[in-house]
Amino acid sequence: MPHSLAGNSSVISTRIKPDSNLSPQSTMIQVSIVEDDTMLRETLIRYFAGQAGFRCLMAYPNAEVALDDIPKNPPDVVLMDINLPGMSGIDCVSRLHAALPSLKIVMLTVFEDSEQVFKSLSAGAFGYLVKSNRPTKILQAIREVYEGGSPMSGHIARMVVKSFERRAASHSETDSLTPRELEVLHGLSCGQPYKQIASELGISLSTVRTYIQRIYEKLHVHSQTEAVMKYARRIDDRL
Amino acid sequence: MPHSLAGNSSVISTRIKPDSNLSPQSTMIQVSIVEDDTMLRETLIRYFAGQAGFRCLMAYPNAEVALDDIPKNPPDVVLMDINLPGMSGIDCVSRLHAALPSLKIVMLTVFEDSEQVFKSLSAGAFGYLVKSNRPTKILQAIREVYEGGSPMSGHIARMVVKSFERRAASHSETDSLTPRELEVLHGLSCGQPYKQIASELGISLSTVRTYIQRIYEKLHVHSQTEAVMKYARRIDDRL
DNA sequence: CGGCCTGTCAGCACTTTGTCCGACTATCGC
DNA sequence: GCGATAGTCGGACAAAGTGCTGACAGGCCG
Repeated sequence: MPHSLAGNSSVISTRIKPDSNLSPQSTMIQVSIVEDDTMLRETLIRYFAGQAGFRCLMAYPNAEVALDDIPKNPPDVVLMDINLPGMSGIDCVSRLHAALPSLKIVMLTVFEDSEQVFKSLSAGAFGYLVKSNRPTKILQAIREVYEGGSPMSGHIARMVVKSFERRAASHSETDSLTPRELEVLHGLSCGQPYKQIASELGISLSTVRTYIQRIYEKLHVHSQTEAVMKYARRIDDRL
Repeated sequence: MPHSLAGNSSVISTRIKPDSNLSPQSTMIQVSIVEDDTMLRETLIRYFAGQAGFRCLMAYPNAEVALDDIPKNPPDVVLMDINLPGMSGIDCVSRLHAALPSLKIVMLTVFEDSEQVFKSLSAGAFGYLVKSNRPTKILQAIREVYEGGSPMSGHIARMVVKSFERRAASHSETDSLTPRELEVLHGLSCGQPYKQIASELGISLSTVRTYIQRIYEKLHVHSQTEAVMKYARRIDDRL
């Protein structure tokens, strides 16, 4: 057996190989697991033990201990379950990401629910796998995220890509604006008052007002907020 | 040689195998290529010819002919170059997607420029590969998009995922708002004036103003537009 | 050449917002 | 019960934005 339970009372995480010194690990990808299902957790641990190039650093049964210990023992990649007792995997990602922004976290879950997917990615996860993926897929995904990619299961990637699509819709309206009008609208979207927009564009307040009036006509709106909301859908593109 | 140039004067596209009847193609993935580099185009055609399970349906040297012919001969998957003479690959995707929303288009380009990536996905592309990928990767990607996925080269996927991250930032601010304040903010984001929000929530104008004042404090902003822009980042999450 | 579009500017009347006061009620936790 | 928080309301004044109308120069196109 390649692992043993640590007798530590506060951290009830599994310590795999009692920290053999950092000799041949530079070439290995260190992986930590956060998974409440003991069965699956043990299976993963065993699985990694048999894989060259990978090393299972730690395995945690819940978000709380992971949150406490991962900053002390940062792995290269974290495999994170979403449905955990107590704090959810998503909140855990959120906090881990705040503490270690470059930590590569891959979600590993049974659900393909879009809500979860987007929340996970927003929280700072770099990848998202469904558990139905074959073990070899998981290894491949870990290598991929380690090398700067973002592994996602097929449908997940499609959902993510689809979420970009909608923004094309408001094209028809905003692209009838002239460059100058767009500049003004951009200023508005940054919360700048007319005066500031005028000075930044080197034109008079009156001119700004004229543009805004025309923008409202073209966009069929009657207030800054409405115009800016339409515009917001477009500017997201490059963020 | 598995292909021959069609002598057609208007459509200068390459027709591969003069339309042998649709006998064994149900199991095959039909691929069309839009690529101006003759060398690469021919290489791809030859490559597909040698692959079981794939069939190169058509190959077009520019966006215009592709736009004209693809609706008549829709393949399962389109491989689209971005840098084309005349109309760009992105515009081509945009129009193709409008005409055939379910058409699976994969961008194939040398650039990893984020602008291009997001524009492509917004236009309706389902995948995005860089040309440095090995040919076998391309085949795999075609199969992936055909099966409902969204193949992306490593760094591309990471960029896409990263684009979701920012939204986490405004969380901390908007979630300090009370339910009632959120309702008011939502009204604002729809472009409703104070008066209307008041009547819809069944409260007085004064109350609406009080809420808005508090919202501004909590969000550290000083105008509707700024508040609504912060809010916009949040509501996007679930779209 | 004569429109049409874009970019520029201005004034007036009116509405909407933003900011600063203060106040009352209800609920919840210590 | 006291303090904090959320929800409710009102007044007053200043600042900003909106609607409407008119004007002029330059460029592009039929």
